[in-house]
Amino acid sequence: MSEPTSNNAGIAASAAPVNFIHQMINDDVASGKNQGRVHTRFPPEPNGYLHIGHAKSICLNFGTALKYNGVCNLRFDDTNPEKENLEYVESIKASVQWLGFDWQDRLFYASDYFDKLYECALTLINQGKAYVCSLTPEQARLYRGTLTEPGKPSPDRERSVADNLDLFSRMKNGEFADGTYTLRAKIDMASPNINLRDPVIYRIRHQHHHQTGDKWCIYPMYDYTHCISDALEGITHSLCTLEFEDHRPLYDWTLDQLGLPCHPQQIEFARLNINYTVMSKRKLKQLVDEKLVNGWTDPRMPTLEGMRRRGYTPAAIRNFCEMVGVTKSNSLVEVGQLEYCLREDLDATAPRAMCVLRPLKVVLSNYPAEQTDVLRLSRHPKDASMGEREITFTRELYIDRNDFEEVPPPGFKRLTVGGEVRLRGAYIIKCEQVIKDANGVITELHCSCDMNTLGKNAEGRKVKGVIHWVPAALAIPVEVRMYDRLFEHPAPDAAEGDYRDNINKNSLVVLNALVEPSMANTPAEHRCQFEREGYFCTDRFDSKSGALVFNLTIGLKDTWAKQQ
RNA sequence: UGGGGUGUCGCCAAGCGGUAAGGCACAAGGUUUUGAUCCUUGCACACGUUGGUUCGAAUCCAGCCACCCCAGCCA
Repeated sequence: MSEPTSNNAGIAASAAPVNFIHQMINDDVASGKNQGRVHTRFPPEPNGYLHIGHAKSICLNFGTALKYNGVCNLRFDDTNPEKENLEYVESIKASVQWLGFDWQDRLFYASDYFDKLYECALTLINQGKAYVCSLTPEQARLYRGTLTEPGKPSPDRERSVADNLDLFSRMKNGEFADGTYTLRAKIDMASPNINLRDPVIYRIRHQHHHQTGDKWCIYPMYDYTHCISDALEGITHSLCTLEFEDHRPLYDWTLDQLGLPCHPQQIEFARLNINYTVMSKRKLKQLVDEKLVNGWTDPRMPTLEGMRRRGYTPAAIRNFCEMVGVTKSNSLVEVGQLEYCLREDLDATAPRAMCVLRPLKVVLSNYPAEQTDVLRLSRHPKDASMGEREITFTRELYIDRNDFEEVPPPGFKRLTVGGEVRLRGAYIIKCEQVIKDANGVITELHCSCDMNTLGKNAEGRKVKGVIHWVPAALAIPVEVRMYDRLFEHPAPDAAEGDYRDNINKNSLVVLNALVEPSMANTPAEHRCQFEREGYFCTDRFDSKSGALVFNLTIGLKDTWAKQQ
């Protein structure tokens, strides 16, 4: 099921209580600031795939624009060519789109502004607010001071404007090797805020850039670039995460020196953290590089591409982001909340089918071999518009091994020797005989079928258990990939030892299952519920007709398992 | 021992001086041909802590404590 490319307008405006950012924007709109205009941006660096944490930022930025009738840009913060590439650019675009947001014609790159950024640097130099520094990284660190001691001025701090201009242009022209010079903003080496101790704003990097090729060998730094990019795009509210709070004075300083006509307001919010997973790009990349998962799109990854492949819906992710809210307090959200949102959406939208994960043969001794019943079962218990599917009932069937116990635990409602159970949508059967092989392994069950119970409960008799089944000769063999959480520890980052030591060895178990015949032509990326088991999605890349592959998206709530 | 932040139920999170919203989780019932869904009910005399201001404080003030971020030529 490929997602309808819904545009922003298709996403309902938030019903959640206004968060602190929206309160600030409400005030701005009320006071006529920016003429009431609201313009945001989502600014990823293309150095990896987007993850669920980015979804929070995407929903916030695009959602805010939506709420205030404004617009939101997609801008790649591509100032460090060393870590970036086109694969990441493409993946990010696809993920934002998949989530349901539309940047229309507003796709930008910070690298679009390299010329303008260079001019601004010249302006700073001419104002005596920037200088070319020859300190090595090690020396610069020493000169910077510490958290409790002020820094010392670089020997180059008072270099003349003319010399600075000359040196900077030669940096640009490629006369110097990487690391020999930097351009620094001249602010305050004694500032208690270390970001203001003459931060580097340009460095030399003889590096090919995925957008600008080999045009540049000097690249601007984030702090210098971001505020100017925001201003050039007419951004009104620049939303970023908490770790940039200390950078805000630099953001403002830069724009103040330059006197640009637009001065966006930076507002910081807390990152999203979810338990039982890791969220840092460094670690996700490590999982990929060390082949601990099967690439960025592995269904166990918290990347949006991984979640998509797993079967998550964009709506579930959006609802989740709205549900957890936006604040400034660091939090660790339980995965259960994400899973709730997933089930909530899938329960309403996923058509039902039957799939036997661990097949156990059942022969109905009294059901005539030549007889069949063509049954019509609804695709959804509450949504008749989804229609019905056909399934043929036969003498030989398969049920799940977990639905039979020779020695049932108390409260067991499934099939037992001499016990009765309802076959979903069909008859009530009773187990008469258990067949085992030489090793004592159960190979087959012989049951009797109450022929008077199709579609009704005979003589007011009700059986407590209902189990699913597939017809033996007609069922379709499929591969089912059962996924579980990637980490066993609720906080892999905080756990003792390396986070990789907490990887769940059973996070992927492959099963050879049998699905009902109506699923024969299931297309890739189709979501459904296998009744009594969970929600599944045909693998976007590996599922082919004739060789279907289903990924477990999330199991149904299982209160029985919890009781055990 | 510098600077910037944050602390309300197990987890998120409203609250913005007038006497603690909501969701998730959990528990107990009910419905059910999915042990699912759905429905009902319960679940903070208490807001990190200690003082203060006030008729009244989670909300204002002060001190203290805890946790997070910052010393990349990363973002």
